[in-house]
Amino acid sequence: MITLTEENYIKAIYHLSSNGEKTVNTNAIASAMQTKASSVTDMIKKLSEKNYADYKKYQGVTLTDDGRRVAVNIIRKHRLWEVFLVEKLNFSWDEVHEVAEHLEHIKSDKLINELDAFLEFPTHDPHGDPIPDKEGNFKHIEKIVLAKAEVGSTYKCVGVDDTSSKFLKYLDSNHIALGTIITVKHKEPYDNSIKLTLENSEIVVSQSVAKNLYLKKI
Amino acid sequence: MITLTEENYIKAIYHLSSNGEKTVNTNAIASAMQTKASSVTDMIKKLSEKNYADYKKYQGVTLTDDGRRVAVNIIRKHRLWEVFLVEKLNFSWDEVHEVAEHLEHIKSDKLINELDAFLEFPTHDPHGDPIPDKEGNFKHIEKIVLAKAEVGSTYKCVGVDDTSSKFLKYLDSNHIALGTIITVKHKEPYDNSIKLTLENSEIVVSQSVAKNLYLKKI
DNA sequence: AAATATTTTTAGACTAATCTAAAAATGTTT
DNA sequence: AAACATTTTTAGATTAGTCTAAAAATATTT
Ligand SMILES: [Mn+2]
Ligand SMILES: [Mn+2]
Ligand SMILES: [Mn+2]
Ligand SMILES: [Mn+2]
Repeated sequence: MITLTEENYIKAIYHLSSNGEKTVNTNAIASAMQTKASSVTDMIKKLSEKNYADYKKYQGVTLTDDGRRVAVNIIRKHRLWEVFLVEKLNFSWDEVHEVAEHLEHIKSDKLINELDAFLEFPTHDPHGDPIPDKEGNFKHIEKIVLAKAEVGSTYKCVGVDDTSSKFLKYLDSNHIALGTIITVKHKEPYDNSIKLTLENSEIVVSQSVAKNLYLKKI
Repeated sequence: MITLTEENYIKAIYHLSSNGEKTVNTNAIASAMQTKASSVTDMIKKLSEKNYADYKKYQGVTLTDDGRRVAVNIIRKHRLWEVFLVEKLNFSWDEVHEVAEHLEHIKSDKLINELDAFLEFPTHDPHGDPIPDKEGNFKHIEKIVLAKAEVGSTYKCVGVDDTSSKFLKYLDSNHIALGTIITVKHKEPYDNSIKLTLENSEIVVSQSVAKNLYLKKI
């Protein structure tokens, strides 16, 4: 049996390791989980005993195949529920994360596979992130961050890094959504702010915005 | 903050007290919750401290208005999720209970009220039980148990007491569902079994079946 | 290569929920 | 009303997850 807390740690480790590739530090997990390093040490020992993670003292932690499997399944559930909330229950993309954080822990294969079918097998969640299929496969989306986009090129908005309500509402109020076409007009060397044009408007965004918006060249 | 476990105890007490009317014994709760009496004592002390229950040592426990409010809200969520699972995700009525047992604890008013609207404000769950509205109001359904039905009368099946998969599958295999029209033909004094006719068939059901099927005279 | 700083682990304590075993209260028989 | 039976509570442990403070290991400066 895997507990809700274990699932959350595994998911955090997965994300911090760029999909299970790199090793992750205790402090990084602690700050992601909003807990203390000592709690993390205890938990990664437990995950290691249960074979969800490989761990050598002071050397950080990596997920095992089992751990990655668990992580991808939770991410699948999280993102499918997000789609459900937006598509069927009139949630906006800045409201779904918190609720999905809980729904992702409901354990029923039938539930999640029927939900997948009911939603007609969506491939991306409301923030542009790919949804793993039943077998855990998903395509890594091709994208670059706005901060590194070329001046003069035109892009489509395909995702966000920060999924906080604050950031998503900022995008809403500036009429930036998934699918929005963006042309990069100017990059200000002084503060790395970026001037860009949307369908009908021209706006300037700060560096912190530019670091959290993903684009695809078109 | 109310914990998942507290919610489950409150719900159990509510059901055992016939919707919060009667006082409930420690042992009754223990057996309903599949736990030990000593654990129940600890929990009802806590519920009492938190003002969800009134409790005097050795005298059993009753829910406060707050406790009843919590109970009704969880029941509302449980039953709405059951409707969702049956209506939208192809669950059968014997599969929903276990999953709903978990979904009922997800805390989001928007989620449950939007779900209610999405399902078009259902008034009854897949087992015939009434669904409280946003304010916690629901009509107590008029029903009698088959065991006490009159020989010669015709009824409509409106609910079940036992919602176990075993019992519901038994009903399925005998073509008894909510809405099925039933005429009571004979009551056998020897073992209290009952002979009844359905649309196209005549069957005999045992006393334990008859005690778990609710009917409404038509 | 010492000294210093940072990161990580350990030790010990706390809370929620559970258990077993024993004690106390209540209920039922005779 | 005493004896016996049942129910309920208490006392003391256990497990999961967390915390603080101190110790140990590793990393960075000088
Ligand atoms: Mn979560
Ligand atoms: Mn998302
Ligand atoms: Mn429950
Ligand atoms: Mn039900």
